[in-house]
Amino acid sequence: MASAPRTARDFARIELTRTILECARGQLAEVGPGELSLRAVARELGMASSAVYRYFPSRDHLITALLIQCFDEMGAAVEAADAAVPRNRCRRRWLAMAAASREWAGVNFHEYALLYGSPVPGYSAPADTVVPAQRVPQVLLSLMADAEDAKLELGAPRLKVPRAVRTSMAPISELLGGRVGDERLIRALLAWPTLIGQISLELFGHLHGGVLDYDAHFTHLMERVADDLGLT
Amino acid sequence: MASAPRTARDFARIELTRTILECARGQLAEVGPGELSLRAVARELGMASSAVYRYFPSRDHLITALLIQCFDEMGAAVEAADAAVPRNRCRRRWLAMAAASREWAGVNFHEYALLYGSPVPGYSAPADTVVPAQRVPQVLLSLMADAEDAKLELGAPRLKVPRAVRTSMAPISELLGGRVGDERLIRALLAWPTLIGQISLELFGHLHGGVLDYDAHFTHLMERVADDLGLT
DNA sequence: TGTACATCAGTGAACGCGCGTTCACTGATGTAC
DNA sequence: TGTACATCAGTGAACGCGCGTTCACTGATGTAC
Repeated sequence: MASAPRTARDFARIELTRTILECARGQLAEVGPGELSLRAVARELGMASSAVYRYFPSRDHLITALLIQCFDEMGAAVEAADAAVPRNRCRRRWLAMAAASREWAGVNFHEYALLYGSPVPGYSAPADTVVPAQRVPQVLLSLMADAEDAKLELGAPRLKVPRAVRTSMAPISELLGGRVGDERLIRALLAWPTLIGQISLELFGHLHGGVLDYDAHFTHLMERVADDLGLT
Repeated sequence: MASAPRTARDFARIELTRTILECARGQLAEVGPGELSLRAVARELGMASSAVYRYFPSRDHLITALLIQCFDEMGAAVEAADAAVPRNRCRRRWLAMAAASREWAGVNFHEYALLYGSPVPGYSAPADTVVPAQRVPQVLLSLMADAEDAKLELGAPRLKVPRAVRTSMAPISELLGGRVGDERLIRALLAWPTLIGQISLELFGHLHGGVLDYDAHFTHLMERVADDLGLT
């Protein structure tokens, strides 16, 4: 955000920047991230395509803004679902955040593809996207920290976490201030791809013909994961 | 496959069809599936772009052929890894097929994106791709059937598989001739998105900065899944 | 409060590119007598 | 075995489209005196 909008110009600039972003976002309702076009946005807004360059210096900057917005939006949706459940009901919180993730992805198909699908051709995400991207997994991690504090029991593992794996996930462990034990942490890092993988398989058509009732199937899988996470 | 190549023309046609496909496949080494271009293939082969239409009636048909080829190639790689382990060593078979999946995906990035990433814009896969697409998951299912035959113990589940979920996965159950119990089957259907999700998260950059040693992390996660699958 | 100058939003034309697909055509390969 | 005709591979030009980005420009908005 720039400094406070004092003049009408500043105000208009902020407003139009938002409008352009909204319009680009609207295009994602119809077209994948790779097909997103500056000219189409300008066309829909009734302005010259060159005018967009006053607001975004290139298509890549527009995509970056979209990425951030979508990560934030999905993050907010998942955080809200999590927050709607009492803090000590960890199992229900997990089920809620999983369902909210899938829900958001289903409603915002291309946006989900932008976030978790194949990378956009010719585009490489800058560092600005890192923090918003962490919001959804952060919900899971916070939940696991609460489960740790509540001393929820994890099933005794057959395997200990080897040293190499522990040091490998040190950045995440530190993010949590070391409050979550390795055993619980590795379980979270297992649940995360299960959730995203299941959503992707479903949305990208890989369950077609194999699974009939997507809702029931997803819900049950997440219950299983809840068990594996030691959530009660 | 058409009937046996009797004339030189037939022979040349089969040969060139293969060459075009190979060349398109070669493009995937540099460019994502969405950017795949008929003209670029023709250019690289030194022929007029219109000539390609003698072999593939449209770009979509080319993509379909690529999809099938890639599914088959990945399927073959995973089957080979599985077959290289003694049949009764189910745990090692799972670890081998998981590693082979990730290996293939890492070496064939864009191909993996074609198979398991976002759908190609404007393209919708025809029924021909269904059977090749089943090869990889089929390896997992066969392995589970063997585990069932060997009466490998599954940890006692907290939850039974509800009726709705059982009937929902009936097509898969029937595919196995009902040889695999619900409890084991749902575990397989949980392992599958975990595997694909983990590969996607890693390749599409979502573990960046969080996990340091991708190899060690992946291997350990798959060991955990092996435990959950009741494989010893 | 009014004027002179600087800043900036938006225009419209243009550059240079690539794409999928069609079509009339030529020349080589195959087939039937 | 040789000839007449049919089939088909491959060409090159064209159609119609869309894209990202640049640039000289106009006119409106803001600022300093």
